[in-house]
Amino acid sequence: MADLASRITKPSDAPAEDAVAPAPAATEGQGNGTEEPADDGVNKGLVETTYDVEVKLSDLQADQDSPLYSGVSSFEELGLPKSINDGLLAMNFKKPSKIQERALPLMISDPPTNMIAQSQSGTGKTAAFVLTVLSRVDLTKPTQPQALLLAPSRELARQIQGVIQTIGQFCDNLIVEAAIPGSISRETGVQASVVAGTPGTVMDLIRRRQFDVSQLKALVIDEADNMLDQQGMGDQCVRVKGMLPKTIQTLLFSATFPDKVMNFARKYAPNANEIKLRHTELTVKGISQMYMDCPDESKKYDILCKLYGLMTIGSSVIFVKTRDSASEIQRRMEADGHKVSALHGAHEGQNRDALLDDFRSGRSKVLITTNVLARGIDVSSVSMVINYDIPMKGFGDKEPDMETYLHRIGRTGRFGRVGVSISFVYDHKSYEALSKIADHYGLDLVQLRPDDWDATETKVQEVIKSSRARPDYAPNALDK
DNA sequence: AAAAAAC
Repeated sequence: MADLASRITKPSDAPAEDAVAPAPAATEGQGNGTEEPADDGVNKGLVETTYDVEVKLSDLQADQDSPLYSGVSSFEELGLPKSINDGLLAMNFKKPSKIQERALPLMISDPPTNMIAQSQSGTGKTAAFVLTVLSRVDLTKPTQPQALLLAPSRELARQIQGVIQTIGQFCDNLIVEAAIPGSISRETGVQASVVAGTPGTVMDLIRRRQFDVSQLKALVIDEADNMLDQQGMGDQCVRVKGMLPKTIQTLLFSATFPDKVMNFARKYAPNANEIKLRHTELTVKGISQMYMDCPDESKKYDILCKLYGLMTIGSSVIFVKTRDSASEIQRRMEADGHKVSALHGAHEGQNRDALLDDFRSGRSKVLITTNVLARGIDVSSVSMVINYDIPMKGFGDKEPDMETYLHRIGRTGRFGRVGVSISFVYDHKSYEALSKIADHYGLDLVQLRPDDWDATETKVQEVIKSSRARPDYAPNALDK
């Protein structure tokens, strides 16, 4: 077994309590019950992250003396309509997150300016673009489409639709529709001012003239690096944009923007303001990242079952490579007496909706899935993410998929909560892939050993049992 | 050799 990269800590190199993630930075002194994070390398309670924000202004808004540049410290300063502020209060959003402080003034100001924004998972990107969209909509034309939001999966499009409806719940006559397969009436077409959808369906609706795009003022691409990069969807996003008004305000959001995609993003959203975080700040500090050293592939399943008790303390997402293995693991686990569900693209849309709704509400607590849920899905109760298969990119499984790793583990640790990720490694290839990921992000991963179950339980429980929401950010209003 | 996304 060759070069296990130095970033992965071997038991001989370090004590069992080795660092999980960089020690969290000091809090801003809210004094409202926020626990001081423990200093033993394991995240407990809440984690306050210090952000290193880089802002590059568009030529159109290049006045650095402008208050737009320095950001706001409260939602009130944005001067949004009362109905929107009431929606924020109802969601328990009391104070803007970092990305919201800096991006919102730039996005809602006139003339509308494009934006490319990169911010960690669970830091409030969705609310940032939702507020912008709501600020642009003329509610006196409730069925005239004015804003379009695109996402890479059915689930994410529905989730965004839900957030818009929740924040906009006091906006009279606000109609939001999801443009996903089966959701728009063939008779009437789109009858909403705000549309959240997936690229294929949106394009289809426009071609059938069931979606009047002539009055669209804002286009949001969520998970933009994924949307613009991939052959299929990148193509579709370009074609959709080609059918929209030329002056549309384009907002691109993601937790990751690899360089080559960033170059394309700048063409897609020209003259954009750019906000991004430094490379080393990319991983979410509240997530204790671990790896399970499995003796061989066949043992992975048994180890997974052993983890079931820990998985159900909160909620857990298990990521596997293929639809078939997701279903197969579900079948076996159920036969072994565990309650789990499996969600992937082979299932009917309605079935997928029901499965995710059950998971959100806590009716189901363990969800086995593919990369379909790697990005964007926000379920606040998720305290554990398992990479049953390490994410790889390309056909030959040659390279680890850095971005997907980050997005997957970002399903936990949302809004300042803590969470655990456990990546399964079992052979040279999987070791090496995870090592590269650890190197790339500068991670210190904690090793878990199947033959020392007590230590595993202790390490995982310590984190999960202390997970709870920050008081000043929104707990997810979509979760029941 | 995969996932996703349209009819």
